[in-house]
Amino acid sequence: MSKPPANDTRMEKLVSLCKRRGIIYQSSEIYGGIGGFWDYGPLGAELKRNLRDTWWRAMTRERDDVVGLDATIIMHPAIWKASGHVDTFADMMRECTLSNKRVRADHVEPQSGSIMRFKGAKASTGWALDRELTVLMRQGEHIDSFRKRVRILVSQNAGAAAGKAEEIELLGEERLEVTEGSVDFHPETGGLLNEARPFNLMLRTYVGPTATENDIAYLRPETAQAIFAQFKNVCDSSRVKVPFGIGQIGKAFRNEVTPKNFTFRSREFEQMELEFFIKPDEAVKLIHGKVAAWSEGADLSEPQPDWGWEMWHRYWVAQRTAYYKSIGLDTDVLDYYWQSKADLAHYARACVDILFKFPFGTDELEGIAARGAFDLTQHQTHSGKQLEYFDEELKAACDAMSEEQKKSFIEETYASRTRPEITREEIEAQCAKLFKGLYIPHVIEPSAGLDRLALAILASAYDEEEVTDEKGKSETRTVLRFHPRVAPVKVGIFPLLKNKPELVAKAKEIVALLRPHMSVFYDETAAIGRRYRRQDEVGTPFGVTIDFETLGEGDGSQKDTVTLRERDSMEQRRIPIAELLPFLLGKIL
RNA sequence: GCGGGCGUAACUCAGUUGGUAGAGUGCAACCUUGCCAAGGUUGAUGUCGAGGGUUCGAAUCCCUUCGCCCGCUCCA
Repeated sequence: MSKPPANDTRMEKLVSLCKRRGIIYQSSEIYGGIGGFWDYGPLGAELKRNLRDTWWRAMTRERDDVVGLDATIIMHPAIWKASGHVDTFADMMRECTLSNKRVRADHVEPQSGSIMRFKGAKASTGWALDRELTVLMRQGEHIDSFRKRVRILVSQNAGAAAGKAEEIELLGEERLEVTEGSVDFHPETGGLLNEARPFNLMLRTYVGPTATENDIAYLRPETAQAIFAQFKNVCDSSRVKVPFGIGQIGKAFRNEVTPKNFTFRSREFEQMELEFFIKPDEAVKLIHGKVAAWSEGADLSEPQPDWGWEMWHRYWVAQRTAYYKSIGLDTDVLDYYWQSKADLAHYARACVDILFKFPFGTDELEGIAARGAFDLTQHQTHSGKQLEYFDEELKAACDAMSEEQKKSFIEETYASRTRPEITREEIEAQCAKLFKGLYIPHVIEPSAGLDRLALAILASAYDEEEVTDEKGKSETRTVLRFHPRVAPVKVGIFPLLKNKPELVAKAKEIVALLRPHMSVFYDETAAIGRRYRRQDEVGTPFGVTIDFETLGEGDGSQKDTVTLRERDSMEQRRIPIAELLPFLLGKIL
């Protein structure tokens, strides 16, 4: 009976609903808006807060091995040098005028060939390009295959409007000159490159009043680095023991080239990140003699002392999946993408993306990476501060080992090294540290986007249902089927009629009863049916109606009971006022 | 960043060759002993995305710009 709208209109309807009902607005709308920034309205703010709370509760409060952190958005710029963000994004980039592909200005190989120019292009579809194209025909390239290549590039860039590549006509071909060793053309496409300009996805600002080069600071592009930067302080001040985690929720900023898909890719967004620090596999091996190997069907319910990074990584994937289920996102709307070895950044051992089936496509909600010791090592090197962790358990285990055993451990470690370039000396130094109980913890990083989660919750909750009344008239009911735990408003309270003071007074009594425990919405306007539907549209899971029986009219048997109406089934039943609070708390906690 | 489409009330959208700004829904008020967008009466709401130009006159034509959507590109 439920018939969700087709995906292509679903997103538009959701965006309309979000604006109409005060869930999400465009930022700065009265000034024409600003691309890539979105505001949460009254109901959206509640929804987001609920989601934030579920994460914080599941990841920190309900665990004894994770603590929280709330760090600043602007940090010492050296942090971003250590993390690699400054170097990666401060490059001078040049863009190909033919394909719009971007290359690093200092990475263009010199090329030779003939410089060709076209006055423009047109297609049988009516599409036309009224812009000069300058392209390098490489030495030895046949003129016809060159033309074909240009047509394909033009068609790719034009998108659907230009139709098929073979139907594109290149206009006013001209051969200009022969060049040798030119660095002005894109190495793959041969298109002319525009002028080099800096390209950095980090948003910049200045700290201090002078605003000079020396005062440049960045708005953090991820929250994770603050956790690494404060790792030592947390260790020194909160009696944590590896394995343990530090969780943080906060804003991050990226100067995205193309913000799109509503709030999915925004320039300002909120992340919920956990850095979970574990013993390196070598330390686990020294303590327990072995590292538990992961296999299909392994028991991931309770962390075990002999887990290495792989078990921990799988464990967190399972934990996060359970979390999503607890707020109403089950496996039917989720998907997983395990990055292949080739996709992985050089420091990462494994990374899995948890994806959600958005109306615009299946896309990332959370990444869970096994990052090794990369980040802390970087910060140790750049800051010059020791970030090694002293593990008493490891020290005790090593102290009990004979010199022979230690020697053979070094041999084993060297033989099983993952990167061949590591020297025996490096391995020996590493092992010497381990024997003293010292190591840099490895990291499992579940990193989720709060705004993406809010969007996923909205998208999965959105439903349209055909309902037929007694007169046989059918109508569409729009309903957000939020899990009660995350719903912005938990219960609507309605006096059946507003012109009867006794009903209104009783309804307000119930509001006062419930309000300390949950968000309630009182509504006395319009017909009762309309009030129910209004609440359906914003996902309020329960409605309570106060009528004359509540006041003891009729035979008095229903005194102090109310009608409880359930959003999804639209079913109604009588419930004593005294049972209302326990019932609702049971649903929303 | 490039190409295409779009921008009119809170939402969805109409608006003819340039001639006083429209509908539906929603919203607000009142009536109703009654429970699934019920019925009735009444009412409010527009920088026609913004700026400039052409014109006696612009939502409509032209230029610029901002925003949204799609494709390409990018995505630590």
